[in-house]
Amino acid sequence: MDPYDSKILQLLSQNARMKWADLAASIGLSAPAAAERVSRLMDQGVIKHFSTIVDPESVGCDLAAFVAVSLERPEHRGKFLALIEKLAEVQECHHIAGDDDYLLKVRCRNTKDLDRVVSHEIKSLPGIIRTKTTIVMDTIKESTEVALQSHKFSS
Amino acid sequence: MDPYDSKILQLLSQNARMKWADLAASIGLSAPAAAERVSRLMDQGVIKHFSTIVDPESVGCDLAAFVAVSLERPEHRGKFLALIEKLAEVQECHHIAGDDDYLLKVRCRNTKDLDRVVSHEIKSLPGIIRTKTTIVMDTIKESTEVALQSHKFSS
DNA sequence: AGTGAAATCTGGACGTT
DNA sequence: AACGTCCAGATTTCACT
Repeated sequence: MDPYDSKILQLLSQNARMKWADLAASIGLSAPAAAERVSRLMDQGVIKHFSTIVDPESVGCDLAAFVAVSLERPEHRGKFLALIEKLAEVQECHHIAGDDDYLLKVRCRNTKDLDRVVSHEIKSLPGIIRTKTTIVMDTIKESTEVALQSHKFSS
Repeated sequence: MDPYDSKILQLLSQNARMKWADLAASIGLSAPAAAERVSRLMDQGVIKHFSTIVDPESVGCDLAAFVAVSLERPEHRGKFLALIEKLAEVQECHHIAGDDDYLLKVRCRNTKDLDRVVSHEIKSLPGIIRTKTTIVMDTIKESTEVALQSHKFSS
């Protein structure tokens, strides 16, 4: 990957509202050149969007949990995925290899709220064989940054 | 929570580079008032930072995995957490309840790269009893947005 | 705490190297 | 492909409500 683009992604990951002039100065380019690279990265889909990272506990989301879900048959997938997409408490959903089918990351107010999401919302669907919930006691690291390699890859 | 702040967090989560004027117009406030609320939310720590969400596959991070880690004794924690903090491939580290101690979310280039991170970097530490790696085959949802409740919470 | 206007600064367009 | 200039528009400050 272009070293300029790599640096741009790194700096913008840390501060998405950085001024083009500051970004440009940090990488040794002029502001228009830096801005053009950013819009190109957006067009290419390398930059998905700019987001604001909110402290969950400051807004009453005190509980995090991982929920492994096993589905009975593929025909139940559609409804399941539609529900997952709808639920704001489900931050992530990954299709995984191994004993279970999906691994969800859930953030909600408290254990009662988690019970509502898991037992009432998710388990109410047909085809859910089982769920295994793992409570997060403390989050030590939570980054949105992607490890950028110095070596080449497809551009 | 203040309904203005709630709306601000929601809108900025979707687009952190939104102009204050546009943000203000969307919530029915003037630009200076909106900007002041944002800086107050930053001072309070409600907004942790503004981040750019990069498509992992576009930058050669094709593999995601969850790694559960069991530590032998508390005295090995310090070195383990220092390593976790250092490794860019480890995006998240949660202290969890249950059979294992920590759950890591890892993003890296390929299975060989995952082997380097898990087998060489992490397992080389003293006190690691075992690791259980779960490969992610597909990521269906991955959001940084926090579910904001309409009801009150501490401010 | 929010508004509106003024001064300042930023960002996108264009022409040049 | 990057730079520098120019102008429209956004941000910030300030006085006022």
